[in-house]
Amino acid sequence: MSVVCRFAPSPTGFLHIGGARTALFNWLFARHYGGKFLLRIEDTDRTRSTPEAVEAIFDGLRWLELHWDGEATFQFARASRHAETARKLLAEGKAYRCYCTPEELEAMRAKAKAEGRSMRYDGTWRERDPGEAPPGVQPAIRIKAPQHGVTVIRDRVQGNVTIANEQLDDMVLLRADGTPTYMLSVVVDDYDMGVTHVIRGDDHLNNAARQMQLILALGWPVPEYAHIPLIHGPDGAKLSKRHGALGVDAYREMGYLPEAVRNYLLRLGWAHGDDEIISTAQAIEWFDLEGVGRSPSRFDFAKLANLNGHYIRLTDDTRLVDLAAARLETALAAPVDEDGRRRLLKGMPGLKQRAKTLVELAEIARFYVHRRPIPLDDAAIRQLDGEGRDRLATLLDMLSAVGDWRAAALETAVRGLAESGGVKLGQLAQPLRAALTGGTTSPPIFDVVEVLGREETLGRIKDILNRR
RNA sequence: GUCCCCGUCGUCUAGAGGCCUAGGACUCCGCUCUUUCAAGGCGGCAACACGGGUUCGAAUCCCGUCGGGGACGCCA
Repeated sequence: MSVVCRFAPSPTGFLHIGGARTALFNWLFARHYGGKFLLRIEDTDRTRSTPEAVEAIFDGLRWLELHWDGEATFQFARASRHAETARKLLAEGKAYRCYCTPEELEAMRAKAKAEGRSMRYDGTWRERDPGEAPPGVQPAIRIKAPQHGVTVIRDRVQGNVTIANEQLDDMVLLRADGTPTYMLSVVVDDYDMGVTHVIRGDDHLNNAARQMQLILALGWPVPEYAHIPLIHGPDGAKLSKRHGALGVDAYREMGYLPEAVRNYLLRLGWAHGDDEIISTAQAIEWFDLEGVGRSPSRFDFAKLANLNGHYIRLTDDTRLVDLAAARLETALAAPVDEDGRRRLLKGMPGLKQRAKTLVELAEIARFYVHRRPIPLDDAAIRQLDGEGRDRLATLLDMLSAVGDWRAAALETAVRGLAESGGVKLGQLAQPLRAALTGGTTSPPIFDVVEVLGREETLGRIKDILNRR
């Protein structure tokens, strides 16, 4: 059987990290089985849906490289098809018109709460003669759901979940204004799109039972369900704006690589033995619903950062240069010129193993592209007081005479100078580092000297010596 | 409140009755490498929620308790 999955977000905000994981699992599952991964925008709530949110979802998915097959489906555009389905059920006697007013429903809800029951529509109009309908009231259409027995959800992650039909009421299919509800739309769209596997957050587990009743009433095949646990915040509660339920764009902003985010999200709630670093190709090969756990997991930035550092180290230097340069141009409010890019590329091997995010990468790479004179931080200034400055002067003389401007030769020369002067290498290296990078930490200093080149190196040293 | 789900180191997890003196990863702490900071290598701290069963034997099965989460809309 061929597999058809779908990711169906509602465009009421950004694509948050939980949604991203749901999309990832669907995508992985579809790719693993050589099936389709469809995207459906559930925009039936006209007051809350925005075009910006739709774009944010597209952008987020594209950034994560979770490409969907075909064109995205917009649910609202299919409203007439949904309504038609509801009327079909009405004609078959599997649904009925309900003339209750919002006030009556509110009273029903209050009563149920007072009696300690869960709120369920009491079926007032289920058997009542439509002739008794109050004049001028537009009816909603409700499904005539089974009142006894149980509905069993066969779930690939949760196992068999049994819900007593008494727990479920006659849900509204079509609102009084003729618009379809979510329950109806989802069922009809999944059927029309040929969805075989519904993989979504387990906050929909209860809905699955209701949707099954609808599907059964329609005589359609029930898809395979897989309700995956939600991602929680550090406090254990459902991820919300309160604790940084950020859009995936925020993760991009913070300097995470899409492959790192994918790897991290994959390991949240899914495992393949002790494997931690899993390439996307490997993930496609290994992924299946059996490996999905049933308990909710908490989001941990430290582990994401660790993974991100790993992927940065694996990333091709030229791609890293592009990424870092873009951030530097913003930070320095100036374009990174040819010289700057050349230095970034040459220095990247030393840079990339020192950064956990692209933000850090840009920060530590900054000195390579900053124009003279470069800014000094406090620790660097301390290195360049008195003694340090004197040593720098000695270094300038010696370096001016070096012919072979390569790290190894440079190091030999400086080591020789240290030895003859009776000082430790660090006593020369640190002032030099301060002068060249403006700070006290950097990639190996002789690599820095080589990358900067003779002219720039000597220039930066002179800048320090000439400070008043 | 009602219904549903969950409960292994701080976090993510391995574990499908003996292989568990419970493994890996992140974090943290040492040591090592070293011109700085990293990365790397080595080592350490740290968990089966609790109580009953079942069994020769339970982290694994059953029941209960406690704890956590989710769902209860003419929202999606």
